[in-house]
Amino acid sequence: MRNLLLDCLDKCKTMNERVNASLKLEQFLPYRFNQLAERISCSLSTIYSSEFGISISEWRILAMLGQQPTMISTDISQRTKMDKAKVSRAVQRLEKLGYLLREKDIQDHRVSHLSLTDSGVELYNAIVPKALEWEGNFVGTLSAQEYRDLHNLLNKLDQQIKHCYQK
Amino acid sequence: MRNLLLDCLDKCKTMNERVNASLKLEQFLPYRFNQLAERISCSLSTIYSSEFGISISEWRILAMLGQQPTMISTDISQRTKMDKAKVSRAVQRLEKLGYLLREKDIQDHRVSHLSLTDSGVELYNAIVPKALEWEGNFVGTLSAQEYRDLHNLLNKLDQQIKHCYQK
DNA sequence: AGTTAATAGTTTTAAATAAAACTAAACTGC
DNA sequence: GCAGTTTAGTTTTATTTAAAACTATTAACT
Repeated sequence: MRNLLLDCLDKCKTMNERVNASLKLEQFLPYRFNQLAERISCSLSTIYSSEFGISISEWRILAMLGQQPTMISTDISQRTKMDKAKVSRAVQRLEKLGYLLREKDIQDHRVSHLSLTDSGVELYNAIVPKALEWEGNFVGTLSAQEYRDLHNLLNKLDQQIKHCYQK
Repeated sequence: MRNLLLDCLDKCKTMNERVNASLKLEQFLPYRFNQLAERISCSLSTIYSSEFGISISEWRILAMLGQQPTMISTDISQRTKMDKAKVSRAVQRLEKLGYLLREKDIQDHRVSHLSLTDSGVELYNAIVPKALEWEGNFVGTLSAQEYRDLHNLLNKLDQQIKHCYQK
């Protein structure tokens, strides 16, 4: 045990001599955002999946069609930033489960207009309050000011990330 | 065209009658965090991968061993929240690439002590400034106060998510 | 009109991730 | 000291996800 410790301390010494730049992963923003987002997704998705049997992708499409009653796949793909293959599969599943209706456009036979069925709306109405409740609980400890700050910061960072990256 | 529009408006009307709860996906925090984190990861990972040929998992291990010169897989797994299989694979790859050294513990033959090789330290020293530069650019538009607010908010939300979820 | 290019959406293929089973070593408690 | 557990780490299997190829249809150009 003695040897191991000394060995480690020794290594630290030589290490610190060698390392010149320094970065604490736990304070590195990309890491922090990634960790937090992953935990949020994981926590929330248990509601979608275990309680309602749908995935996050499927929920997003549901949420989109809950806001805007008719959309085509391409629009959903752009708005939700999911690639078209993912949207295609999620739409197929929602249709199979009877939550979604697909109607071919009369003029342009490539596109289909998507909308929720009655049972789709029902599902949406069942999930939304749970989702909002989760969110409320999540931000529960923030003051009104902090909550506003948070959204403002996210707006700024969204803006900024666009300069670094577009897809 | 006329028909389609009328049809859509009609659908909206019946829709709004049916939908009672309301949620804007773009303002929903879980969605916002997910989107932002994904874009951050994607933007930054181009540095790791295209410039240095390593993945995000591999970078995390590198970053850990850059801070703390000797660790075992289990500790890395806990600190980075990656599961042990993922750590195992990333460690194997880093070793193969010559960035990492694995030494069996003399007392306990199950564990290996991991550390960076010289070329691992070199790689770390090459990546860190780029990563910090990226982060600096990312938060560039924030004031010092906003930057502090951001970290404080993330601290609070980290705290809060622990109540909703643990893994 | 006819060839080429573009678009919507699906399917196939390949790569990454997560889950579960597994190996080997080390404790635990008679 | 040896059956039963736990722990560290790897490997196998199954699921997801991302990338690329593909089909069908429409638009664009000459």
